[in-house]
Amino acid sequence: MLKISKKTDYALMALQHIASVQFGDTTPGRVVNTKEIAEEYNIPLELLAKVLQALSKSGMIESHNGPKGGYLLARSAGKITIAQILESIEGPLGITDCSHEKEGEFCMQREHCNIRTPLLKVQDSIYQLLNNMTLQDMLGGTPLITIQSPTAQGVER
Amino acid sequence: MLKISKKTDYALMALQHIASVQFGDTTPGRVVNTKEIAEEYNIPLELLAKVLQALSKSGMIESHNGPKGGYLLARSAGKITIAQILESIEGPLGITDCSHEKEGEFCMQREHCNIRTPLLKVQDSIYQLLNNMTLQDMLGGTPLITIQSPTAQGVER
DNA sequence: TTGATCGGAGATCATTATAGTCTCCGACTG
DNA sequence: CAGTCGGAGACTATAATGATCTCCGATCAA
Repeated sequence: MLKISKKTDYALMALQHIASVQFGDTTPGRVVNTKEIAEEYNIPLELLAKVLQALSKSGMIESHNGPKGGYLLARSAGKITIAQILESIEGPLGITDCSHEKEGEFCMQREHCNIRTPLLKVQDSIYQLLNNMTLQDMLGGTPLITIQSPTAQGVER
Repeated sequence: MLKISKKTDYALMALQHIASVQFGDTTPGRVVNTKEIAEEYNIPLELLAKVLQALSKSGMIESHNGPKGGYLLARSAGKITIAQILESIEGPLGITDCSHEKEGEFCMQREHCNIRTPLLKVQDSIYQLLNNMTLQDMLGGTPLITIQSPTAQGVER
């Protein structure tokens, strides 16, 4: 069902938190440590630690060791896209197994596969979608959204 | 990494096959049985059987029992969207756990969750993407996909 | 300089989702 | 009425995920 992992959820929450602290009015520029985020959002501390380490490795946030250490955004929230966050945690986006097939790898269906090309197009569209939305877009409070129920929506167009 | 399941892959291949047989030039209107598809695309027979049964249950294809039995599209390929196929196999589309939360279910982060609304927005965009592409689009060659960015376009329409 | 506080990293375990298999049933056609 | 088809359930194996534990090195401040 195209679900993103809990780890990615945590990454998004953490980054949102870090960004709002960093650019907020109260304590701008403050570093945020793992424990603070874990407690605020009820995230298992050590799991969140791994997530933040991954984000740090991918250059999205900067880490500072020692007492009073923690994390800072490495670049502005507007330059961190959802796609980048997702890929930092889960690896390259691919809706199908053959999306990133290396030479020598073949799926059993490849020979007569009739859906590869259209699926890659779908994937590309999803990627563009995620790459056009940034962390900045997630900051601005509560956007009013009408949630569309997939089942409630008809077929006719 | 937002991957769709093998079963969904199989569903797409099977439907594509059924559709092209049904609307093809050689034997239009012919029913297609499970074995034929399984052999053509190297899909485990019994797994494919389950997939086709699911598609049948959801009213996407019609089944015909007995010798010379098999499957037929229940409606035109243009009225079968990728989203519908996906949901027939994997259940309601939801990129996050809380997408279809029932009363009484709560995630540990819900209380202070800061990403729920934007994520639902992303989900809605992906849904629209998948619901705007039909089986028909997968038949010809190059499907026309309208890319909708959540930030650029928003949900309100 | 030393101890408490922080992140970095690896191994490990439990749980769940997925992929695939096996068996039996009932419907239909010729 | 026999062989061919789909329908349905239980079942197993494997992989992905979520979570935990342990130890390490860096840093800062008393």
